[in-house]
Amino acid sequence: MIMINQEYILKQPEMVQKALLKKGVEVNFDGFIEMRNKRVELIQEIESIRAKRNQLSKEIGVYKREKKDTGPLFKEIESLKGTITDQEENLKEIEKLIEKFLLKLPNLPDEDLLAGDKENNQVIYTHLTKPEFNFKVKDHVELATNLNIIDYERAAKISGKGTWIYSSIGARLEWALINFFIDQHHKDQYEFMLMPHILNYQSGITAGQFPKFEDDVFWLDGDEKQKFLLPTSETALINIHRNEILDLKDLPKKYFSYSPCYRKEAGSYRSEERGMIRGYQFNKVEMLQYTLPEDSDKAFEEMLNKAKSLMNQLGLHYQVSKLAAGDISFAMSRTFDIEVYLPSINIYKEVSSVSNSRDFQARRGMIRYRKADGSVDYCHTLNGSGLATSRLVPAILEQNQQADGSVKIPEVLVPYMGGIKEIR
RNA sequence: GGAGAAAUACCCAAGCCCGGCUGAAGGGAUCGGUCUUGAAAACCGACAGGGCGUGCGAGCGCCGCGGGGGUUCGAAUCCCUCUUUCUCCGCCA
Repeated sequence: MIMINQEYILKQPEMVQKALLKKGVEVNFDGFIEMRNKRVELIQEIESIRAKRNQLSKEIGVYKREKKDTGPLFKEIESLKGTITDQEENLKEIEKLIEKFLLKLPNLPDEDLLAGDKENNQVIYTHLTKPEFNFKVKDHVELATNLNIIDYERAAKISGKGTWIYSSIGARLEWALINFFIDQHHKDQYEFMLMPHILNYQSGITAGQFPKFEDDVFWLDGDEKQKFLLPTSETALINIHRNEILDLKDLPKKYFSYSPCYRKEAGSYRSEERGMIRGYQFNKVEMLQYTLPEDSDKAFEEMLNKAKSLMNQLGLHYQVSKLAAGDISFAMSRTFDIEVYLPSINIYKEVSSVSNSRDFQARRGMIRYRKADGSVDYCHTLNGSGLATSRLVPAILEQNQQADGSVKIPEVLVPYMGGIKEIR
């Protein structure tokens, strides 16, 4: 299990260092290179001894069959025993260290990205203009509470902070969004997958969540980190083809899934994250593709356009941001966010992240494909929310609110709402 | 949750009791060929992958019979452990 291509580090360490610096990560490869060299040294020593031992063992077999004296052979083999076990221990130790180091290195950002964090994100597209209101706008918490469609208080009683109940029409609205998205993805020939919500540790490694973000998920099984609740269905979808070699003709694989997303999101509440903006559990429909390396840029555009199309159909004002290298998550090379406008706070909030991990996750999960010439190579993997429904409800409530506190349902959702056009 | 059984290559499946000539029989699928006007059938041939090390290279070496560990000069074969699957029982939407 490896992560960023070790070849890069060995052959162009400065390039890798520079790229990681754009993500704000400073690394020194001296120790790594030293370990790599030591590793090769040990392998060569161990393998030559093993070759000798294998050969002698084979001869013992032959001697026994021919009833010859095996004494001298045993004497010779005896001398090999001690050193080999010691060196095997050392090799195992060093390989563990190498892996530990590599697993903590984030993916390299694409070259065209700006360095730096959030402040360097660029808005590259805007859909519609800020909605104007000739009355004082209410925030989604007030709207939803007055309309009796979201119940925060009872959720706190039943579960705790950071949760809510979609009640009645609210549940219907949330579900309408999910169903609308599902139908749209079907139309585009994506395969619908309902994944387990309880995942094992390796799944988190492949996705790139672990080891770095182990504390951001909910663990089951008490103290030992064995099983966790998925923080997004990407984590499950990316593992479907772990340790597999896919047929060329099967690529690209296009999946989508719906799942609740469970996140610890350690940190304090800010006023802009009130209500359903950030909770321990939210709903999301997720798209995920496995592609040929040469096709991943095309797939990225496709998924971004799909996410935009969903937003367009909902008629919401939003923008698309090209994220700066430092704002991109650990496992990704490139991410564009779709951010929906929330009038109450005059802020754009992410409802979709479309990302290309290139071969980063594929390397962690040994997700490969067989080329026409019979050789194997790593796939590229991409994911994108399509979309995060729990953040769309606030946006719909706020952007579509009317003077009397009622809310218009986006037209495309009306059929999914049993004909309801307005919540009042 | 309890009791048993199993995991071998793309698929099926032998080998495991009795460790060494098993880098793993046999069949199917697949690919190439012969035959045929073409196809099918029949026949012939190929078909153990993947990782790692080394070499310009042909190649050579190491590890691979679910994962990990152990015993042994030597393990698919013996021991331990984990995972998964199946059967039966219990519980249950």
